Amino acid sequence: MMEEEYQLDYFRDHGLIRKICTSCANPFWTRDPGRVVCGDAPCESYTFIGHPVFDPHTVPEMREAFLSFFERHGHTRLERYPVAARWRDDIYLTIASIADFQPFVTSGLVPPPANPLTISQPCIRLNDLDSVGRSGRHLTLFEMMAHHAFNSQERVIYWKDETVAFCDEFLASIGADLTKISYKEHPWFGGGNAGPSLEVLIGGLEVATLVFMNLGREKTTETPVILDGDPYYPMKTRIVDTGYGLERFVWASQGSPTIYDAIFPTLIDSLIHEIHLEEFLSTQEYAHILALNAKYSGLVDIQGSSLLQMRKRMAYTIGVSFEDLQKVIVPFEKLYTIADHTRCLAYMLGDCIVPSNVREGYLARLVLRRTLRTMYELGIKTDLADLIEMQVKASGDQTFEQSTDVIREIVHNEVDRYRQTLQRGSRIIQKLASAYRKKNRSIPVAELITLYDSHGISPEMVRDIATQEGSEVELPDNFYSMVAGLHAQADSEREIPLEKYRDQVAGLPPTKKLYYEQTDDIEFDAGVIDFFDGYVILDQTLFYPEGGGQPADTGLLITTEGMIRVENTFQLGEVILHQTRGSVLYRGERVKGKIDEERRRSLMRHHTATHLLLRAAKDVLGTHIHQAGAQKGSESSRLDIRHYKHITPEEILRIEVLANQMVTEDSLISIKWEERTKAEQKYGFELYQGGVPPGKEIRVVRVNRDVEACAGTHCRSTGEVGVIKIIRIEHVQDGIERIEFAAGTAAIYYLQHLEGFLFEAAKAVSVQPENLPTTVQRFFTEWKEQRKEIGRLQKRIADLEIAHLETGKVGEVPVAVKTMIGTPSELVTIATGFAERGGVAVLLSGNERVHVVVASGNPKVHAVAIVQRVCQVLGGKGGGTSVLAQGSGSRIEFLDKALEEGRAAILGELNAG
RNA sequence: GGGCUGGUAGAUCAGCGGAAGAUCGCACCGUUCGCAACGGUGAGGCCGCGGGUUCAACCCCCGCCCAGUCCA
Repeated sequence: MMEEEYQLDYFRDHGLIRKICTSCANPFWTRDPGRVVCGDAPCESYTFIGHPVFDPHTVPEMREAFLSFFERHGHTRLERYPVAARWRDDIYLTIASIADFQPFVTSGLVPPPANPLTISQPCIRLNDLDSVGRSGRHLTLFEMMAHHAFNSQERVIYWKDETVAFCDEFLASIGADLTKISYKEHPWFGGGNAGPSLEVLIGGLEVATLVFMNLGREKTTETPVILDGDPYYPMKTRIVDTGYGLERFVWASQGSPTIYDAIFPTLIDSLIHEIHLEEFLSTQEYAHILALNAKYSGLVDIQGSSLLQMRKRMAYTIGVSFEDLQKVIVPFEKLYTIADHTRCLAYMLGDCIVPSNVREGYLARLVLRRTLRTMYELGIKTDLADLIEMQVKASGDQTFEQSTDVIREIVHNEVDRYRQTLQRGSRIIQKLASAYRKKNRSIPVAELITLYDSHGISPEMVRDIATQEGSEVELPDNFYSMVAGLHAQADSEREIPLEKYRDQVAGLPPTKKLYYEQTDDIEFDAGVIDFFDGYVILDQTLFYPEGGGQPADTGLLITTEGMIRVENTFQLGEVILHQTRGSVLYRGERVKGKIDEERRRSLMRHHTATHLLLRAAKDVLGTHIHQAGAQKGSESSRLDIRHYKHITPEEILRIEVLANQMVTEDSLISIKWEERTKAEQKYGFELYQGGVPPGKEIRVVRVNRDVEACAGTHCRSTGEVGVIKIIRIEHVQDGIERIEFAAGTAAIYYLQHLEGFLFEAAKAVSVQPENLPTTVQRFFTEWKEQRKEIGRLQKRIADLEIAHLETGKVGEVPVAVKTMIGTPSELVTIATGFAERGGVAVLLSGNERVHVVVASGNPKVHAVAIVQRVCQVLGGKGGGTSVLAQGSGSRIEFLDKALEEGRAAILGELNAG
């Protein structure tokens, strides 16, 4: 980045001078001629601790000070966006204030909601998770106070000088001494954009970053700037992207040891009490350690692996033993972690994220479980839901959509579930440990990987428990990368079948989409624009292409020659392709199109019904209900929703009734194109249920109380949907429930189908359908009882049979070789009973196949040997154990010969020994 | 979205091709003034569901359902 970028008139006019940091060699601007270092970590330690650089502010006071300052200076104040980035499909969580305006506002496609604007945006970043609580400054959730100006070629709002002027003025307004501020030059790039940037430093702390985004990766005719090997081109929109860390401002205004002490005073106080850490605070020695640790913690960058080294260096720096430092610091770090994580969770859950094992839900669960682990380690018994509720209250519950009751329920669910996982885990480990102890081996790494990957048990936990059990564990340093290796298999790239035609259609005029204007029509006239490989492109069409979970229309194209079947319809760019088979069309030819009416009407009913069901589910289950996917069909459709527990049968009934009530209200469905930003401000991000559509304008579909951005075809009024019948609820994956349903005539067909089963089943047991449940119940119970009775009878028959089963004796050994009537299992019972009295039995039975059972009560006689010889005669096979063997053969005509063979075999065995 | 692990008695789990087992819990009997403990006896299983292979499947193969878990 070029040096001239930072040569601002403002700096010159206000007496700021450019210097080079003697520590890191980076350039910075300051009013203080004596300053030699840039003021950033690690060049300078925290000097504001104990010596605040701003007038004292609480979090709400500071936020208000900032927002109202910029409001006074011509900015429009915006409400914060949710921490779940629902308007984007490339990130799960809002990571910066500028993320609110990506990608459409920043690209210049959509005008910003206000210009210039100011906002205080809560952001969640989980990449520094290990540093949270330890560094004294890292947070999982922080509020980025910002003012943004979007400069277009037509309209320039302001640029660098004004931005720096605002910064100075704002800092002065909260009591900063401007001579203590330094502006460090810091070229910025990330997320495909770049530009010059200034870091604002005071008291050794970076409190804000002023980014002047003017470069992008999108290729233009202008000369690119090369950054980190990549070319960046000047952008049409130049954006002032500032970020003032709210929590850091509050911290610097209070000069407390850590950022956590500044922003969570109440929560930390109560936790300190709970685990009796006051003694550390009241002892002068410990208080001293804490203060020094805080001061120097800014200097060190924490990486998980080098933590130990860092801590040793820190102990050396502040002149205490490593052990003493650990003893004091560790509990506080954990405390801070809990304070931070619970606020992060308050925002995640408050903004309707549902914990699960996928997407942002997974991140919520990750943070929640981390919090629980830390609480267990510290011995904190307080209900996590209480802590989170405190954070919700502290942040102001009106900022959250989710009700506190639901948040509490979700947390309790998660706590329960985690406890169960841990219990299950320790049982598995104990079993494993004792198994390996018996083998006198240590638990191999392969087992650890399985435990972690499949059961969520950390290797540390395995080591702890296994050690208690007296077993050894091999735990390699690169354990987690070994696990990662397991998942490293690259997912095969999915081929998009139409991609090869993209260039071919690029030059064609966009197809006019009649299906949006003439929603009720089924016939249209059109001219053929192009034809290739069976794909027809028309100047206009009623055929709806596959999209938004709605399948494509099928139908006919009628020419002067005849009729052509349209089997599928796709959209490629702005052109719609009709897939046909077995005919040829010519450019310029006129055709008449006719879509399959019944199919289309059914799809429309199902699509509108999807919106109604989503609304109904939201009413019944809570505001967090959000569509996770949908597939419409003409016979039945599916709606996947995010929810934190299984939907109960009662809830299903209520949702169904509610949806059908909205049908009977027969309200008109309104569809109109609205400007994206305006629609977002008007309806909120609940608009985006089926993904985020591209473009400046979005198609807003209002069905009863449901408002969504949707590209599908819909009925004219809810009444046209007809009856909505939920067919089943499926649990697709953790946190996602699938509602399968039918609408209109399809629902009637389904009910008739269902009734068919009922009548058939009732007929089979000869009862009225309403008696079916009790009858089936009775039959099942009776069946079980009779099965037991049969067992008892078999045993009695066996006893009777055994009494006169003997067909002879070989020496002292009673022998029974005979045919009898009975199932193989009966034969087994009888033969075994005979063998228990020291005898040897060979029993045969059967009509089409001969079953052979041999039981031996004599150690000389091996049952398998006998059964094999007998079965061979019968043309079959068999096997078993030395005392009981079974087999069969198909050659009934050799029955007598088989009996003969059995006798001979026994004789042979007994005489041999 | 991609993996992995598991589903056997009320609970926790063995078994893993040749008649369904253990421990705890439960019921009853004994011991006891009574309880606990102990001894004895017993009840309790569509071995998740549906196909297939086999003389024979809880066990092997395929599909499905359910639960858990890791990664993106």
